[in-house]
Amino acid sequence: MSAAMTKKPEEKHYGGRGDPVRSMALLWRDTDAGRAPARGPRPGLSVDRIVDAAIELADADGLAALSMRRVAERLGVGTMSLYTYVPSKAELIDVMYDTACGSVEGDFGSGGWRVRLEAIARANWDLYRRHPWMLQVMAMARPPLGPNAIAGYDRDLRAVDGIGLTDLEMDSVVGMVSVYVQGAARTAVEAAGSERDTGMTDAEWWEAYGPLLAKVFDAAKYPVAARVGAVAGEAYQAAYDPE
Amino acid sequence: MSAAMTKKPEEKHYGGRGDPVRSMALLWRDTDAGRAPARGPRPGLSVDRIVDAAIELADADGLAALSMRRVAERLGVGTMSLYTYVPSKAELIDVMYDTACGSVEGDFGSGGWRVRLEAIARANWDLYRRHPWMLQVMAMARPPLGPNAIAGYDRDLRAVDGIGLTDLEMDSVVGMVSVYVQGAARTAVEAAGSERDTGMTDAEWWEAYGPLLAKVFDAAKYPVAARVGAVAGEAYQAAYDPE
DNA sequence: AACAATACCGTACGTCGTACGGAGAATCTA
DNA sequence: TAGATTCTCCGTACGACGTACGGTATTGTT
Repeated sequence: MSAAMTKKPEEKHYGGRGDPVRSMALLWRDTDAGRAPARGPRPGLSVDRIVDAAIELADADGLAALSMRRVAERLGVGTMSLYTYVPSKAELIDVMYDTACGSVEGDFGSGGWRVRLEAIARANWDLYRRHPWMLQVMAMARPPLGPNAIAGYDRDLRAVDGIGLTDLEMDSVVGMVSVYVQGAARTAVEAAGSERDTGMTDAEWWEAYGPLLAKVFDAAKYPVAARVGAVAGEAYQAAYDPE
Repeated sequence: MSAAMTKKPEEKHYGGRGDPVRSMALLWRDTDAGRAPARGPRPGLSVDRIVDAAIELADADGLAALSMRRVAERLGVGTMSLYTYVPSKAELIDVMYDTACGSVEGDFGSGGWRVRLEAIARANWDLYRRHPWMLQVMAMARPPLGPNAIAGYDRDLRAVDGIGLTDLEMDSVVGMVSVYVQGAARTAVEAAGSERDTGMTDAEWWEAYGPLLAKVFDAAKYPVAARVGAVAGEAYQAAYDPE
């Protein structure tokens, strides 16, 4: 009861989005600091180094395992030193997201209509495979409008530019592809995650729980589910393919 | 270093999925307990009461704000009492998920092909609106196969049964709709969440950040994004509609 | 009356994000 | 050169979290 809580309760998101104002400042490296050329000791750290370390950690162990302490440890600094560069974990995650967006390379401007869309889809797919934790960050509405996210948006739009779509339609179609790929990526990433966590392949899993399920599951009550589920389960031994 | 860690490190999911075996047991209320009619004191709690309380909390404040302590408090019991009925928070969430699935009612068997699919979509949409936290629970691959989830799967399948699709196609089309609706719901839920958190409508938000963005954003560098973004931003003052 | 099984839960441990304030380094001013 | 100023770095501490452990109270069986 000293002197915090000056702001609002500020219900925290599970997905971990930061305060828009502070995130924007960080994303565009708008740490004014323009004046006062530099008085104190030289910084030994930087936002980029922190973000890179955090991304490595999240890539390897998932967002759940990302903690300020672990990031600091990896950088060989005290935990609280991070807060000199980053206002909080939530904003750090926003910057991580934008930075990861920047790792997409190439252009999708050539080829036919269909080919371009597929190129977009595949690029996003690869992005999510490389950084599965991005799927945990809720970033569809009011995305963190960092430089890389905008560059990506522009890249995607250019791919469908000059096809004869209105601006609004262009936005829609890019959004559609994005949503769809995200769904597919989510399934795949979850499957991979389950496999890592349980140490069982999908096939082994269904094999193990088929009997257990049969014990409690009244096939007569849900004939359609039983029939289709069996067929689908059998068919999905094969790897999942986007599209 | 006493005597835990007998299992494996068991990397925890952000989305909070539980141990399949224990989740299954809970979902089907397979707490054998069949023998030993009842020796101790009468249970004053039940899995259902716990799950209901947890769902209410998650509905109101989101998954991030769901804690065992708060659930217990709401039920007027000690925190650790919950663990008599539920092995851990992760499994509790699995059961919450299945229970929420059970709140969908109605059948989609009438009307044309198109109408049925839309009914499915709209039902899922409503479900996510009522329980936004479900989007946080990763449940696409290896879903928690509880009674309600299976019933829902069966209901959806029946809606597309007898249209002339193979079993595999039926599974695919149901999955497609599901993924798509989830994407749409995610966007809408995030938007609503942002609005609640920041106290700004989407329109206000764009209005506030347009200038700030203009300061750092070089429109010349991304002409397409600038143009389309402006148009799309303007158009989206209207409410979002699924489909 | 003695015993066994069960529900309840207080305490404690290790984790987390981060507020606070102090130590020391680099630069600017006098 | 001396002092003031403005930084970086970070040790400590607080209140949350999930949950392991073991104790106590309550019920049934014998």
